[in-house]
Amino acid sequence: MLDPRLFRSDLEETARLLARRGYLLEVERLSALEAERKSIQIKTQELQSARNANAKAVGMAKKEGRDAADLVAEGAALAEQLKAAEAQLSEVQGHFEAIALAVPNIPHESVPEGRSEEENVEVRRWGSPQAFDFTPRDHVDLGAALKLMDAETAAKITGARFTVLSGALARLHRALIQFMLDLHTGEHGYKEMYVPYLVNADSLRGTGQLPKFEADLFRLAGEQPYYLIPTAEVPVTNVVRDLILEDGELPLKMVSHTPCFRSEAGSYGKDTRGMIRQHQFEKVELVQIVRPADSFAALEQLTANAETVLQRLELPYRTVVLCTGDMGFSSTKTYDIEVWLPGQQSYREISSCSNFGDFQARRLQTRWRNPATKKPELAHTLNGSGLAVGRTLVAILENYQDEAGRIAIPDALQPYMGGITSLSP
RNA sequence: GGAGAGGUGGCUGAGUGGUUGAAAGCAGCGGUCUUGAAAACCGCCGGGGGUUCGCGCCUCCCGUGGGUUCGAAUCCCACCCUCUCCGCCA
Repeated sequence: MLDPRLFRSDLEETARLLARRGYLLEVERLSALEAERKSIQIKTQELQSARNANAKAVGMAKKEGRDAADLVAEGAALAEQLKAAEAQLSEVQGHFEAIALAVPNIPHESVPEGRSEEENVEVRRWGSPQAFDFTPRDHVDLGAALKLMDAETAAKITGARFTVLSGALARLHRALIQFMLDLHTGEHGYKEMYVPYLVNADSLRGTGQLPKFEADLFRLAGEQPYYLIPTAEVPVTNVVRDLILEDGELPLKMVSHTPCFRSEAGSYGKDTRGMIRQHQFEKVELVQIVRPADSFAALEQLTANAETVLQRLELPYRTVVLCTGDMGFSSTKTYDIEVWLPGQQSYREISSCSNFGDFQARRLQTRWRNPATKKPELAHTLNGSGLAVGRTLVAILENYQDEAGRIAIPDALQPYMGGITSLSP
């Protein structure tokens, strides 16, 4: 959520900044609501003040044994007016809030303007796609040849967009998780977190998935209105909801491995083949809570932390900065890391690293005590995948294949593979 | 699932209808004293919102949401959470 003050004192400028990302702010509606809000709020507070004074007067009169009937009658009249004013106020505030909650974050000035994915800007490239002297196969063919990846069985057990992995491939998948966690905790200074995979609506509202993106989530049908997490961002970032952190606690860097569940509504026909887009996948997530002045430097660091995973695995990738039109709802700036997939002859997203500024923190009420002012101020939050495990597995299969369909195990993963150095059909 | 207890400021903990946003203690901050420190003493010390150039003034917040009342931390209802005991269980 943006600072509501922006809608009051800086409405035109805010609308202009949001227009960069193609969002049309309801300027007239907001300024009309604001005018209404102001007069109703002042009136309401005056009535509250009168009520309080009257109640005190009644109390004193009774204590002194005087007749308070007139005062009580006056109070009753005030109470009636107040009730009406409060109802009006909460209606206006409700409208205001409903609009405010649906407004996306303002892109940072360094974000290139653009309408779609095509206008994202590549900022760097690491490694170079290997030249195969045969036609490289995609992970579906490779997995099937190995007999270690099975979508049909998953479809029988559950339905479309699930996978069963078995044997050494399942182990490789687990090895990736261990490797990533060890790297981020051991070398990058993140604290490992184990968190709930079911969350309440407040948490989803805090990180911005609700109210706007309910359709992307799986909701439990039981008594408790719980949701399956779409990313560890939700539980991990909500660790600091409603907290005022001391300066010394920042930056707070957390890493967590969780499964992620996404309904993928609206993606029909997209990536239906293979493990690229599933309803359930594993992810290692990096989250940082930082001082406001540090957040853009932290974004560079966090992105580099995610890239290190690919470098250690020796997987070629490129990093792009998302243009204003392709950024997520809550983000001020996002880097996507895209890994090379020989089977598709293209770079595919494997991590998305974002700085949310104070946008999530405002919803979460996550603050830090600024030592300079001694006052609580909103912290800044960031997160990024480090990395999406399923897609990393796909990248290894496709990049480490040979003509016989054998998959070499990257050196960095061998300590986790119990002596297995390759997977063979 | 059954039975009970409880949710008050950073923490401990008073407060059961009336000038209570809330005693007291601890912690924290500033000061006096001291060569320095400790102790002692004095003062300050929650958060959100509105308004104002600012000092300030007003308002809301005692788990959450409703209700009763001139007036609610205090009474009533619903919900949430925590703890204890029993049962079941990875």
